Amino acid sequence: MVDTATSMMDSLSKTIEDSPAPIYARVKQAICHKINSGEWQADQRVPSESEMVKALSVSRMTVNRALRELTDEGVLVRQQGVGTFVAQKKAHSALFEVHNIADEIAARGHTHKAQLIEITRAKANMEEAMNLGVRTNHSIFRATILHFENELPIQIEERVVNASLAPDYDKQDFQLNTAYDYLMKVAPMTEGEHLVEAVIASPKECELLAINASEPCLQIKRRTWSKDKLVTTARLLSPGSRFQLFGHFGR
Amino acid sequence: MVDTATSMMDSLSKTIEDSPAPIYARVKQAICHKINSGEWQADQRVPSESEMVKALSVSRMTVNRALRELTDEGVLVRQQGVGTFVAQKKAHSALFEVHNIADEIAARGHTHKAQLIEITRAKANMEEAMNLGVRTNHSIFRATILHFENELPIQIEERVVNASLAPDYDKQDFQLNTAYDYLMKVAPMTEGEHLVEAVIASPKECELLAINASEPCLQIKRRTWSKDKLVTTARLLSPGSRFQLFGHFGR
DNA sequence: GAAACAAACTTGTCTATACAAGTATAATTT
DNA sequence: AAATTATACTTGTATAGACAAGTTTGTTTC
Repeated sequence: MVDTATSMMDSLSKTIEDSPAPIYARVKQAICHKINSGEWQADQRVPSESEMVKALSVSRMTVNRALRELTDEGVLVRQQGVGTFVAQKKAHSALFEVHNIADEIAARGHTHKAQLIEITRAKANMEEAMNLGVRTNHSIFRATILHFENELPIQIEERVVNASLAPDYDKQDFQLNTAYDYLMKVAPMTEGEHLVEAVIASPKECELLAINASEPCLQIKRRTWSKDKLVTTARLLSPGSRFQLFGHFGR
Repeated sequence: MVDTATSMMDSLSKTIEDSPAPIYARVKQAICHKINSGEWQADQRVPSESEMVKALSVSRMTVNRALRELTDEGVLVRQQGVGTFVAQKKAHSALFEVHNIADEIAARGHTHKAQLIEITRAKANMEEAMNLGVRTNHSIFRATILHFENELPIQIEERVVNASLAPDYDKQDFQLNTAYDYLMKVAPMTEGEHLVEAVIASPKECELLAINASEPCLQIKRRTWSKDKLVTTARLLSPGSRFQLFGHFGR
C-alpha cells in the first residue's frame, strides 16, 4: 500500500537523522527501532531497497548492507524476488548470564576469597589493543586474580580493562572483589560474548591452582561491552574437577 | 615481503577458480582453505585488499565483503590502517543457541560427516529416567554418534531420547543427520540447559576421537525441552584442540 | 640519533551503475 | 475464465571510483 509505505519511509527517514555513526549503521538502528517499538510487526514486509534508497537519499549498496547485516543477525528475513520481512522472534536465545563469581560461590553456601596476584597500569600492546578495540598504546589495566572457594583455588582471572572507561579500576579492593561492582557501576554491562574450551594449564597456572599438570581445565575467554564500548576482556581458567559452567535458555 | 605476498596471492587466485558460487564466497572459501591447511598461520598478515584486487582481478567491494564477513565469523581480525590478520582460533561453535552441528560445520565452509556408532531402543534405567523426567522402564532411544569435520573426528554425541515424543527417531538417517531435523519437527525445542566442563576422555573415547590420553576435552551435558516435556538429554564430548564453545548475550 | 613531517599504504564507508536471478503483477491470447 | 506471455518489481551480486580515517614507512631537519 503506497500510503503505508510512504508513511513507513517517512518516519524511518526521520528516525535516522543526526548521528555520527555510519549511514548503514544508522539505517540498521532505525529499522530496529521500528521493530522494537512494535510499529513493524513480525512477518510484515519492510520497504524495498529501492523505496529506502529514494526515501533516505542513500545508495542501494548502503541500504543493502544494512538489510543484509540485519538478516545475518536474525532481525530480518529476505527472499530474492519477494522482499524483506520482519523475522519472528526466536523461541529461544541462549545466554550466559554473567555473574559475579563471589555471588555464585555465596549462592552455593560457600566462602569466596580473592588474591590479587598482580595489577599494572600499562599501554596496550598490539594484541591487547585489537582485543579491546582500542588503539595500540591506549591506557589499560592488566590484572591477575586468583579466586578461592572454601580456601580451594578455583579460578585464575586474567583481565584487561580499558582504563579510559574505568580509570579507578586499580584502586578497588580485590580481596572484597569490589572491582566487579566498580566495573558494573562505571560501565554497566550490556553485551558480552564467551569462548569456552578445554585446555591444559601452564606449569605456573597449575601451581596457582594447586592441580597436577595433567588435569584438564576449562578456559573461558570473555569480552564485555557497555553500550558500544568494549570495556574489558577476561580469561578465566578453572580446573575441570572443580568448576562447571551452567547455561539455560528459553523461558 | 613482496615475494611472499605474491606467492600467497598466486596460490590464492588458483584456489578460487572454477566454482559457480558468487565471487565473494569463493574468495572467502579460498582464504579459509589457506588457513585450514596451515599455509596461513594465526596472526599472520593477510594480503591487503588492494593486493587481492590486483591478484584476483575483482573489485575492492567484493574483496571487502569477503574479508568483512570472515571477520564477523571470527576467522580474521582487521584493524583500520594496519591490516587484516588470521585470527587465532577457528570460527567457533555457537552454543547456548542450539544448532544442528552439521549446519555449524557447513557454515564454516567445512564438510560434516556423522558415523552412527550405535542406536538401540530400550527401557530407561533409573538414572536415565530421572534425567529425562520419565518413569523407570519408559521407552527410550540410546544413540552414540561420532561427528567429523573435514574427516577429522570432532565430537562424540551420546544421546537419550524419549521414545514417546519421537517414536521414529531410530528410523532417521544419521549420516545425513536428519535426526536433528526430525526432533525439531516432532518436538520443537523451547527450552534447554547446559552444563559445561573440562574432562579427560576415557580410553575408548580417545580412540574414537583420535586423540591421546592427556588431551583435555570439553564436555557438554545438555537437556532439551519441548513445551513442558523433556525430550532428550545429550552428552557431547569434543577435544579441546578442535572445538570451542561460543556464547553471546545482550542485544 | 631523535623528532617532525610527508608520503604511502591500509581499512572503513559511500555513491552510482549495471546485470543476474527470482517473483509478483499486468496484459494478452485462447 | 483460464492459460500464457510480458512487464515490473525485488533481492543478489559485481564493478569502478571516491573520500575519510588510521597506521606505517620514508624523508628531512635539527
